[in-house]
Amino acid sequence: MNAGRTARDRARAELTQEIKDEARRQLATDGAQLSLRAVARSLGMASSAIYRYFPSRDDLLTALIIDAYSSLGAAVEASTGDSPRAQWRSACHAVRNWALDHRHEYALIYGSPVPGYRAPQDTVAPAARVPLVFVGVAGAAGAPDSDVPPVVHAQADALRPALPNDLPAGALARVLLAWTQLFGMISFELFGQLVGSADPADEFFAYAVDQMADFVGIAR
Amino acid sequence: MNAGRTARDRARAELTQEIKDEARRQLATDGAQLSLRAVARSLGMASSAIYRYFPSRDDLLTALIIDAYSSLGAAVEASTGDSPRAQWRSACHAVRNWALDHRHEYALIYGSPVPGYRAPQDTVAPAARVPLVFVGVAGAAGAPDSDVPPVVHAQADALRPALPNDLPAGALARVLLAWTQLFGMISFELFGQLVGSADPADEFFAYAVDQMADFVGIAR
DNA sequence: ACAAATTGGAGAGCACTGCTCTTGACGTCG
DNA sequence: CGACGTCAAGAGCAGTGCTCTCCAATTTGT
Repeated sequence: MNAGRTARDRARAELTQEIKDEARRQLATDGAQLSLRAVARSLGMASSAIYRYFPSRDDLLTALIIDAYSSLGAAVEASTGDSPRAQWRSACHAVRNWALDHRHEYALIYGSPVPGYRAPQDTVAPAARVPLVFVGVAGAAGAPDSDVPPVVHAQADALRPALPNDLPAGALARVLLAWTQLFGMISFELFGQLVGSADPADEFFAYAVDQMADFVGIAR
Repeated sequence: MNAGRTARDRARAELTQEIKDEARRQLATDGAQLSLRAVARSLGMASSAIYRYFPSRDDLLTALIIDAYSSLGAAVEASTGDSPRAQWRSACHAVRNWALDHRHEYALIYGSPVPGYRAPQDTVAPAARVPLVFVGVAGAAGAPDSDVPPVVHAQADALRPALPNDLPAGALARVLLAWTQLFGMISFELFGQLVGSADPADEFFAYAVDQMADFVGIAR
């Protein structure tokens, strides 16, 4: 990878990375609004120079989004457990911990799409990594089938070619449900919707994870 | 209410409303970024005049947020059904339909907090209306208790004084879970996270609503 | 009814934003 | 070595939130 041939290429790659790093840093401190000029200022360069590396602010955002998906995906894929049930728990907590450690990046990928919103195709593959882990765990656990409406069944069938296993439609639907549930809970916690109810949420989260494991049918 | 004594008072109330209406309109068309100047321009007044009515952009946003919570709360409270199960379904679909009809307002209240994020106390009461409806339905359905970890049990007990009934801790925890689930699914649908999987989501949503009703223990 | 006090609106201005264009310097390659 | 491609910088445009001052209108107190 470091065989970027010319010195110019290497410098370019490095600066691109530095811009992203600084942008991430500002995202973490100053919140959601990311200013190209502030990034440039902090890097000691003219604001116009940034545009040599990212054609627009949205492109920088998109790059950060893809990186965030990858980072989260890697964290979840790295989670392990002795049993399928333990794997399930581990993966769920990996998502939450990553979210708590990268609040603003989480908001970036799972929050409301801030700008004019366009989901470039480059984001869907990295975005799919996390749910695929859950599909994998459910498959390894032998999650059972269950009744689903015909339309949902058809959607599950259409989805199957992209999956790492042959999860039955009923199980797949429940995994997808659990995934939206997981996301909903983490978002509520991060965005402050459940202050005053289940707050702190650690225990409630663990409880919910177990409930979802039961719901999907991952043996205890 | 229209006894705003002086003509000035009435004019002020009207203009305040007009500003919010125009802001909502721009929110619906131009997306998330709301420009005070654009609102003023569209209303034919100087941008500085807006500040007589809302001290800052964030205050306008907050007003819109409160209105959105109220609008959603009213819509859900107005939903009806013959049986508890039908009420449950009706309430869930009321949330989704409102969200689909007011995408940007939904993003405003349930999306990532865009600015420096401050949740003024005025927002929590209207925000609680929707989950309270679900608690009410679960109570009317006689949702059964279930095992929950001690910490969660304690949180449920602490929450009970604010509730319209004496839902047991196990049922309350499951209702809260279903609420985060509902929110997660609607957000995924609106924010485009499940394009390519369960899309269109109508059937999947109905399926999920039923699953959650079973989970909470609302008789079929 | 008249003067005093309060209020709403307009305009200029500050500091900031994303983005474009031009200019000049540097590195790379034929 | 010369030509080309690349990069950084600066100025500038249009837009933003917000503040301040000034003036007209309305409400209020006497």
